[in-house]
Amino acid sequence: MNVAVAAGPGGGGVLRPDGQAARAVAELAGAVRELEAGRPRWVWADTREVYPALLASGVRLTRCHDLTLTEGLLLGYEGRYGEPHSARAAHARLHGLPVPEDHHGPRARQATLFEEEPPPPDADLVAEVHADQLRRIESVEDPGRFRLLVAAESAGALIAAEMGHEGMPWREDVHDTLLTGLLGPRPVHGMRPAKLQALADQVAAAFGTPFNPDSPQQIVRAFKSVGLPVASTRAHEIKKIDHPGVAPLLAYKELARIYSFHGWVWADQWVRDHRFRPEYVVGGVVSGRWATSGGGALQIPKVMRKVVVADEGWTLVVADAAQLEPRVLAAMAGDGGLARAAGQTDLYQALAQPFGGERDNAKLAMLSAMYGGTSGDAPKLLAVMRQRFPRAYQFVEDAARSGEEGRLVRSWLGRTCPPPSARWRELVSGPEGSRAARDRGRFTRNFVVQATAAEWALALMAVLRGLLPAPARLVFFQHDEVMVHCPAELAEEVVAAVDRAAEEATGLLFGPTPVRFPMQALAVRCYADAK
DNA sequence: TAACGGAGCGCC
DNA sequence: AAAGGGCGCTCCGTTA
Repeated sequence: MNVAVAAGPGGGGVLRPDGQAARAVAELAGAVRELEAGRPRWVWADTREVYPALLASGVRLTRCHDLTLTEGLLLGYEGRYGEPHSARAAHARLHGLPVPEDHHGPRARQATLFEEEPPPPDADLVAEVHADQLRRIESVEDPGRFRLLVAAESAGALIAAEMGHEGMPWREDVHDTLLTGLLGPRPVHGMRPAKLQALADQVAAAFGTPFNPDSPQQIVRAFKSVGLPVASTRAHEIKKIDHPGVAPLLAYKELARIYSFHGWVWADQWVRDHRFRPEYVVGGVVSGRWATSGGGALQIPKVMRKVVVADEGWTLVVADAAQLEPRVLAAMAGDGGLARAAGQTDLYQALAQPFGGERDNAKLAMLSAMYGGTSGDAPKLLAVMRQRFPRAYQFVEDAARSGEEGRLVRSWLGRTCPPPSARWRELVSGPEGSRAARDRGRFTRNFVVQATAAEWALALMAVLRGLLPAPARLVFFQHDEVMVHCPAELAEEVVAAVDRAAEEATGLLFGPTPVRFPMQALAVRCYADAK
């Protein structure tokens, strides 16, 4: 059973169950809660516009179909990546009407200040676009997989909203102590923290002239002035230079990053009531990985993990998928030898034997195959891979070839990479053409693996969400890692749920396969204790 | 003054 | 000879 939903102003809305007329309700949350008992699939234009208000009213839903995300997936599949994919845009295309631009991004947001907001989609529009999407899904090469993709992406939208609602535990006091220890007390506006200033002074003294260590250009000039020209100011380059200014400069760069990225100002904006609430963007990365549009949740430095502490009497279950991408490749390529190795807990160790018994060599070979790496020993190791694991090798080679030739590649479930730009087509027939072709080949080579890994992770989360015992909550997700916040006495049950979810996700995507996808799940009081 | 690209580096 | 994929975020310094 599907129920089309449109949220109206003032907490009201319109509901349209399959085969029935739309009906307006004064209090949407209450009406939705009632219907949820029948476990319908909620169909709406955009989860971000409807679900947060429902969550705020205490309503949680099992499943949905997000028209905007689905439209993006379908357009991508149809080779029309990047066209407007809101429900309104989809509706307009259906009727040959002018297609409204998606409004996101700072420029578009500003424009809407002066233009009239488009009216919210109505339930009839929602139902019509949904029907059209279901038709289009039936015409892709493997509708069953694509349906799974749409379900997983939509579940991701629910989860992202729920995680935003719940927030990740974040101890402001521990954060402040950490910052003060590293940087000195919080400075008054416009000043550098004491320890940062002291390092800047040491750098100036070492070079004999003050300069702004935040400026790469000025760093280059400073090294030049002491007779030590540098090609770049990257840490690993600077590290090699023998000069008294190097140590304080590197220390400055490290601390300055913490100060500006995850310092007090950041906390003022993103942390409230002991919770860090970032804004996740489902499918924000072309490969289907999530992105964030604020808070930088996916780039929290490891030193900050000690700030993430479970509430009193609660625990954090932190689980990450081990060696996810090579396992995904093994499952997709149907490479018997690689799949057998991927049946082991340590895939790289299981692979070591053909690579001279060196686990590191096996790892480098796999990474080079998936990333298109060619430096150092990679060519030699790739030759071994080609011989011993021909199907896996051929799988990524085919993806690379498709990219080089300007064709599209797809993930296991059907997420499609963007087509090459007009600029690329120009470049590729010019003098620098081989370089452009190789770059795109590396992109598509990686896409098929990374995008399928993202699908596995999404499926894992969707299954896990359904298995979690109340009041356990997913509170963080980062590519191949999930975090659950739960009462301490539920920890064991949650760890078991993670294992089961990994198994079910594997079955959903790949069916029977010898490849295992082990999750390392640990119950900890503090995130920093998980690694 | 705002916008933008580049540099650099955090995460996977 | 060397050649790694994907992001977000902040700073700088230039340009519009």
